[in-house]
Amino acid sequence: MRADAARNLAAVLRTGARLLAEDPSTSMSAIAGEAGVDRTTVHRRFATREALLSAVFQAKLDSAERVLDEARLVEAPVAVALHRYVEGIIPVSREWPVDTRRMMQKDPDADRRRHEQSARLDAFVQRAADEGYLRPDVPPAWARAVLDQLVESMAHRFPDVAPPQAADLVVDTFLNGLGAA
Amino acid sequence: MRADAARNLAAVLRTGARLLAEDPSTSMSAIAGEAGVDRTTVHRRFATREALLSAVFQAKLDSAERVLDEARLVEAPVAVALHRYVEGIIPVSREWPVDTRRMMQKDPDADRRRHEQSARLDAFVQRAADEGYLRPDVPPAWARAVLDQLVESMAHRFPDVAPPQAADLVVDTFLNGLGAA
DNA sequence: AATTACTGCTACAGTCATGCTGCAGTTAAG
DNA sequence: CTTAACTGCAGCATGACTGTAGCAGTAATT
Repeated sequence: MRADAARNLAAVLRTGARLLAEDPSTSMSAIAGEAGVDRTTVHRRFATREALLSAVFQAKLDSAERVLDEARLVEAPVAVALHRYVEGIIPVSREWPVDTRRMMQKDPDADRRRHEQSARLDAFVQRAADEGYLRPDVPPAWARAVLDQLVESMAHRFPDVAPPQAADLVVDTFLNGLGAA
Repeated sequence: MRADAARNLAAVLRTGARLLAEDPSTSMSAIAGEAGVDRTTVHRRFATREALLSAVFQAKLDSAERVLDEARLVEAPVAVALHRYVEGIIPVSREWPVDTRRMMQKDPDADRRRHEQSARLDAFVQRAADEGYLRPDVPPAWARAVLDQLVESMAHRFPDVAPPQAADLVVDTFLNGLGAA
């Protein structure tokens, strides 16, 4: 692939992720315009709208998978893995803000990958509970949901907090809550 | 208004909220069909699609406002008001699952009301912090975002937990977090 | 029971997004 | 420099959604 074509492709994917996050019904014309290319250029690379969506999803899943690998959720100590995961996943969520849970439903392949990654996190939360890092009286599913939402909130409602500090706050809130002693 | 007309109107609003939450680009035909009425019937009550959206938003805002009033966020003790608010707002969020922050942007009137209600919650969180219920080292804006997200998670990812128990878990997580002592 | 409100159905025009095609011009790469 | 890749532009067909209208039939209200 020629270098300028690769640049355009990346621009379309990133712009698409951004606009589709704001409005999932954004037209391909709007994405193309915002990305600085013609509508037909997008159609050359992605035959259908679905294909474009799939490509955006796969790009996000690729980034997320790298974070999951590097966090060493299975081997590393719970506290270390947790912090590494949060610090890594926040930039991914900011760069690919599309709502995966909602939009991937019609893409079986992406949905399958998403569930695989979700299962890895479920297992990690279970391990954290087993090793005594979580209160035994709260359901793991709730802990998992809270972790997701804390990450999403920090990523999108506080876009200016740098990943390390963001991870500090998320992990601290996750474990200790916000109430005064 | 005739009784059956009122029933249909309510059905359209509730169905609209549900379908629009799943997919914000749901067509009026789909909403009408799911609500059990003809498309033109919906058009008679709501001249444009925007008008239908506005009506759904107002319905949600009405319910939320009632909860805010009854929680007595200004007068009641912080712990009481917090629990009352969470217990009340979860059913509202379940009944009107449309994402307010995202979809009300183009409706100035709804957006204004939403901000007013948001400000009341901001003030309440500030009061909680002032009265020592929250850790002094966390930004109130973060506390506020976490509260919102805990409510949303509980409302939609755990639809089977009854409001009282749901409020218990949300408030407990909010104040104490999920980490073991 | 009579009246009025309300609904379903059919039909039509307008708009917009999608998907495809051909061609001329530009630009990266050898 | 030459070539091949890539792009922008103009155009066209299709389908979906929106919004409006008229009319006959049904059901709530008095």
